[in-house]
Amino acid sequence: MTERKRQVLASAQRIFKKKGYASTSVRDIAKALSMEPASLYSHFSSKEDMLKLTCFDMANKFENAINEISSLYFDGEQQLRMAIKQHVEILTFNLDSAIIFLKDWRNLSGESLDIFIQKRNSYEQGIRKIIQTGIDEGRFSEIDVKFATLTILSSVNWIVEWYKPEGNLNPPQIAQKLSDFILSGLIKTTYK
Amino acid sequence: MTERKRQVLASAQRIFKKKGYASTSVRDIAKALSMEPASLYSHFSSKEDMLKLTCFDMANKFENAINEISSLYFDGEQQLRMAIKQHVEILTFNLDSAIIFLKDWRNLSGESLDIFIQKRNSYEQGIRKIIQTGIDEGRFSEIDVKFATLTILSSVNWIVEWYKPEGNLNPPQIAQKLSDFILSGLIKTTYK
DNA sequence: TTTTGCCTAACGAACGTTAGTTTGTGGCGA
DNA sequence: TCGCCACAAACTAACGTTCGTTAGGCAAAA
Repeated sequence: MTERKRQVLASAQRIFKKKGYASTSVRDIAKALSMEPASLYSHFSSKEDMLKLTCFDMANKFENAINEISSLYFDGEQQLRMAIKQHVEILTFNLDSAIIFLKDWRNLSGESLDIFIQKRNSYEQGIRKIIQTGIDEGRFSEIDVKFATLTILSSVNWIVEWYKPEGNLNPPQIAQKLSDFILSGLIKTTYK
Repeated sequence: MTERKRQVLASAQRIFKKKGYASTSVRDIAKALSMEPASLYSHFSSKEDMLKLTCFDMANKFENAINEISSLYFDGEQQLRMAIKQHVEILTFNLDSAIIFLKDWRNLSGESLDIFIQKRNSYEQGIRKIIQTGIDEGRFSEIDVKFATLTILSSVNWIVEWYKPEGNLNPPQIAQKLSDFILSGLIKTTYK
């Protein structure tokens, strides 16, 4: 990917983020770059190509993160804390892409859509496994693993709706707060 | 609103839910009803009119719910449990509309968009007030109220992504689980 | 007879995309 | 150093399609 292509893609992503993929026209994208619509096709084969690159780039980042965590840590609680930390970092460091990844993936078509869903499921499976580890270790209470996974992912993913880089919480702080909040709902206390 | 209009709207909502508002054409909607596209305009003044009705109908449901809760209960914990319960119920009983309400409101334009955002903020403010009540009563720990509100709303709203009416959790059970999960992160235990 | 609900036909605008061409730039042999 | 080429990146022009919407009419119900 050439530097220019990266620039163009970044500009497109900024607009997708603001208006949504489906409501963004190639003319919108071109205008923001002071280009002609046709010129975009020197870099991309289609509008969907931009979406595809964005979604799969993000999916790969998440995939790598969870694979690394499973291989580096063994303790369920530590794994979950790290997973949340990484997840928050990926979202906040790639905010435009993250929003597209979370909201516009439905606009993928055909095979791309299938593969994407598969990757998403596989990541979810990774989180589930971590929680199961915590339960097996006797650290987490015996909750519904699927339910917990979805609740956790939801609270984490939602940060893209309100996170502002110039805000008063930086990504590690967000990860810390979220981890504390989530883990207090999972950890078995001997007092209960 | 006539019965027929309600039918047509429900059909439109089912398609908006599946493909997203922006990616749905009036021809898609008409086809699902075995009508001609133009016939839709006997009931609605525009495509956006359907979106507007959907979003504001949901917004009003939430508004009514939170107003009722604030007037009926005084205890913060009870208020929060009721708010979550009502919220889950509104989402699950109006699943098509709920998804549109949560994901497609950006496609509103002009004044409608402004009013909608205002209503959303007002609801969020209501939840914040409940949490503040819990803190003032000494029941909730002294967390970041704004942060907690967003985290709570996110976990609750995300259920539209996975809830299936035929699934093995019914809405009250979901509300119960979510409340337990969330409150365990909020409640001050004397043991901590 | 008025109203409701749908129809046919068509409008102009916006859509994603293609074909073919021009422009600028960096490398390389003469 | 000059002239030539290769290439990337942009252009102009336009294609066919789909979009939301309107005008006007027709049939059945009230």
